[in-house]
Parts: sequence; structure tokens; C-alpha cells
Amino acid sequence: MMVRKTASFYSYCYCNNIRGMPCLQSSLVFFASSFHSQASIIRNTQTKTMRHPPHVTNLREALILFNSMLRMRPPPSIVRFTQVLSQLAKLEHYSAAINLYKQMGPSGIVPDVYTLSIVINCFCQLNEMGLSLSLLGKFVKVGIQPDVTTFTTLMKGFLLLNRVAEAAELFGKMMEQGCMPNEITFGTLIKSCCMKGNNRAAVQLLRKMEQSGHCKPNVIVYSTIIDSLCKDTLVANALNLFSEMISKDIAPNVITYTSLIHGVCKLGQWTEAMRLLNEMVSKNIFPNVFTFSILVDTLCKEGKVVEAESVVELMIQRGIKPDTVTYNSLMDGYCLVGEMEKAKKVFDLMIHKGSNVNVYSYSILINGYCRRKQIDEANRVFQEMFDEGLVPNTITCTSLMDGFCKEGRIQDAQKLFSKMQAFGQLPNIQSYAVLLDGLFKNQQLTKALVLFREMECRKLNLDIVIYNILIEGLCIAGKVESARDLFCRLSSKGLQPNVRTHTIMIKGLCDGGLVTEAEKLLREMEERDCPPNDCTYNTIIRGFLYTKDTLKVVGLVQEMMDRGFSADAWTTELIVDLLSKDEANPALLPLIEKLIFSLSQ
DNA sequence: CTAATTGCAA
Repeated sequence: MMVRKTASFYSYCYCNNIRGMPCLQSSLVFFASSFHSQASIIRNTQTKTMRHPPHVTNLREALILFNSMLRMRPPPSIVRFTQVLSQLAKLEHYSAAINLYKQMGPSGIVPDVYTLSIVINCFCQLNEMGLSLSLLGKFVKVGIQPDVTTFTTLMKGFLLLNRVAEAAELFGKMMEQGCMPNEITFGTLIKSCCMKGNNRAAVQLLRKMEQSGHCKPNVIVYSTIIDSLCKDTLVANALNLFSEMISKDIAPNVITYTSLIHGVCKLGQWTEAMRLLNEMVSKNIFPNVFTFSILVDTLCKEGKVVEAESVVELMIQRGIKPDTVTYNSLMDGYCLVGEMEKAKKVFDLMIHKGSNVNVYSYSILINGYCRRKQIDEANRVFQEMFDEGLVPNTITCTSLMDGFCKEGRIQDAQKLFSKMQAFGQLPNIQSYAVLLDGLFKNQQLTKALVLFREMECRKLNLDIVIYNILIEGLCIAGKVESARDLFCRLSSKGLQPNVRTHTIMIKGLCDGGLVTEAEKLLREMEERDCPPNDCTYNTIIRGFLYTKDTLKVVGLVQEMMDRGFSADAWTTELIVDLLSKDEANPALLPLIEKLIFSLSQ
């Protein structure tokens, strides 16, 4: 089962980097300010009353505060310590939080259920499930019981690692202790099902929740499943669940609506998106920066950048500040229509407005320059990214690699492929696919085959996309027989050749002078429930054009047009060229007219 | 003082 794509570690980690601040300068500012803040942090702690929970905004503050708390006599209550750990965990300083917790014991500070749950969560976040479980012993030692939160946290940890059996065991143990699952427990389990793409199990849990009698489904569990269905473009099912929650008087919120709007947008149902938008506003649920960003992104993907700009204007008018994601979407919109100057302007605007530029921002720009064949500019941006302390991820590198390949700079692509591992990025199947394709298209058959062997050894999940590249590559190298052999062996590998596979094979056969066999394959496509598309027709027609078989060309063009496909510019040019020279067939002139007409559409 | 829901790049 496919695991759904989540935000990469790096794009998240580095999104807070501030552009244009030299390292030395920033540490000097930091150092100078530390004298004042250190004193005030401690003063704050020593205030006897301490009505407000201590607030820390960074790791350094937390360490200073915690150490001063450990030295106080009598020490502050466990609640104070736990508050600091909690805030550190929220800042994702999990290891630091664990280290501080370890200093509590020797100082005689006894943890409570909150403290231990936070530390358990920290271990879970670090994938240290063994250490996480070992803390259950600590509960016994201090004479307290883990609660539903503790168990939920542990279960989540196991589920994220796909260790379902252990999660289930914990669920049993929790029930044994008379601890009943609540909304959040179910919410966690449901989210886990959704992340694995198992919507059925998610809905089953929702039904279990209704029957349990201990808790009732709420807006969050409904939103979780609705979002998951929308991501799988099962919008009709999502809308059914949506009606269901309304009928149960569970009020949808901005997140529910945003998920639905995203779902219909992905299907290109703009009218439906607008209906939902109006509906939510009529219920006094107002679109937020997420909602607007989806609208901006959808318009951009449809090439409507001007409209996207006006949505950005609208959100500013409504007092919602576009953020990095909004601007990244807009930038990608300009990249998609090839307006790189405007894309760069948005990039500069982000910096000007104080929005952080992140790995996405650079990746989008790099991808844009690559598409426009401005590979040197792409490479320059890639370099700039490093200078700003951002680490390109697999996608960034793959984009640039693709750019190099398409410009014939295969060595640069290979170099980058090797280098990405140096900055901690493992090439994935797409990275391999890009390089493999590049090697074949640049006549590096041997190197391509070596790479393919490596892919097999790495136990990558080689799908039909990879085999399409391989078959096409063999054809390019003039190894049509090998390509055909491989094509025939696909089903034995459990792979189903798709339209693209067939089209690639047809092109290979045509280029190898085997047009008759190519036509036979075209006919077989119908039988295999894989009907040819416009690309297939254009390919085989070009094949017959090269053999100057006018009759076949005319027949196939007619067939293609009957099916509602049309000749592309290249094929049309060749057809017109052939027919105009073929004086024996003046009767074919109407066909030329038809073709030119369809081309002008 | 602890645990669950939404957006961008190949």
C-alpha cells in the first residue's frame, strides 16, 4: 500500500531560516542580547508568585531557565518543570527536553503523568520506541498510572513506524487498565489509517467510535477522513461524510471546508469550489490562509496567474497575510507559464515582505529555469540556496538533474546525483528515473544499464514508468529486439504495459523499420483493453509517413480523427508534405483541408 | 503542564 507523501523533514526544518543574515553578524547580536535576557529569565523564575507559566521562545532560554529552576531551594513545583519541557517539545527540541528530564531525577524532582507523557512523546518523535516504552516502568516507580494520553502517544509512535501489532497490544493493555479510548485516541488511529491510504479502515473506526459509547465522533475525526478521501480524489464519498456530519449536528469548520475545496479543485470543479466557499462564508466560517493558498495554487496550475494575483490581493484586503506557501504557489504559476522574470519578482517580494523563503521556493525557481532551458540560471539559484544555509532535498536535486539531462549535460547530472548523498539526500526512484532517461537519451547505453542494475540491487520498486524508460532507451540504442523481449516479459514481472509502453514500443518498431509489426501491436492494444491515444496515432502515422505509404497514412489519419484525436503539428507538416507531392492521389486533397482545419482549432 | 484535522516543488 502506498504511504502518502508528507512534508519532508528538510523543508520543514529549514523553513525558519532568515535570508540575508550573515552568520557572524547574527551570532554577535545573539551574544550581546544574551546578558539582558539571561538575567530576566532567571528573575522571572525567582518571582515567588510566578502566576504565569514560564515562557521560552528558544532552546537557550529554556536551558537557562531549567538550570536555574533546578538550583532553587525549595524547587518549584513539578508543573513548572513540565511546562518548560512542554514548550521545548513544541519547539521540536525533543533531545533537549529528554536531557533536561534526565537532570530532574538527581535533583529529586519527581515527574507526574504529564511530564512522563511529554518525554514519551519526545522519544516517539525520535523513533526511539524502546526508550519510549521503558518509561512505563517509571510510572510504577513513582506510583502513578499512565493515562489515555500516554497510551495514545505510544500508539501513535508505533503506528508512524507501521508497527501495528505493537500499537494494538497497547490498545489492549490500556483497556485492561480500565482506561477508555477517547476522541483523540480514535482521532490518532483514524489519522494513521488515512496516512496509509486506508480510508475503509478509517471509516470502520469512525463506526466503532459511534458504538463505543465512551465518546462520539467530532469535527476533527470527520475532517480527517474527509481530507483523506479528498486527497484520493474520492470527493463524492467525502461529500457524503460531510452531509452525514451535518445531519448529526456536528458543525464543520474552516479545515473541513478547506479540505473539500481542495478536493474539488483537484478535480477541476471550480464552480463547486466557489459554491463551497460561498456556503462556508454564509455560515460565518471564513477562509484562512490555507483556503486562499489552495485557490491561488489551483488558478496557477490552470495557467490563470492573473486571477491568482487577484486572489492574493483579495486575501490581503481581508486582512489575511499571504505566507511562504501562498507566494510559492504564485511563483510556480509564473514558472508554469514561462514568465521567469515575474516569478523572480515574487521571490524578491517574499523577501521584501519578510516572508521566509524556503526549500520549496528555491526548488520552484530552479524547476522553472530548467523548464525554460536556463540551466545556468537554475544552477546559480541552486548555489545561492547553499549560501543561504538551505539544504536542497531530493526533489530540488532531481529537478536540476533533469535540467542538466535535457540540455545534454549528462556529466553534470551524474555529478549532482553523486553529490546529493553528500548532503544527506538519498536519491529516490524519481531521481534514478531522471538519470536513467538522461543516460539513454544521451547515448550512454552502458552507463544506463549499469545504473539500472544498481536500481535492481537497491530493491527499488521498479514500476512500469521505469520499464518504459528502459524500453525506450533500448530502442534509442537501436536494440529493438531486446526492447521487444523486455516488452513481452513485462507481465511475468507483474507489470501491466500501459498506453505509453505500447506507444514507445510502436515508435521503436517504426524506427527499426518494422512498421507492419508496429501496426499489429496497435491492433493488439484494443484487445488488451488499452486503446491507443492521440500520441499513439501520431507515432504510427509518422512511421508510415517515413515509408511513404500514403494509403496507410490516409487510413490511419481517418481512423484517428473518427476517434476524436487530431494530428499534432509535426505529423501534420509531414502529411501535408507527403500528400502535396503525391500527384497520383488528388482525391486526397479534402483530407489535407480537414487536417489543416483541425490544426487551426 | 500531555496526545488527533487543512495549502506549495521533480
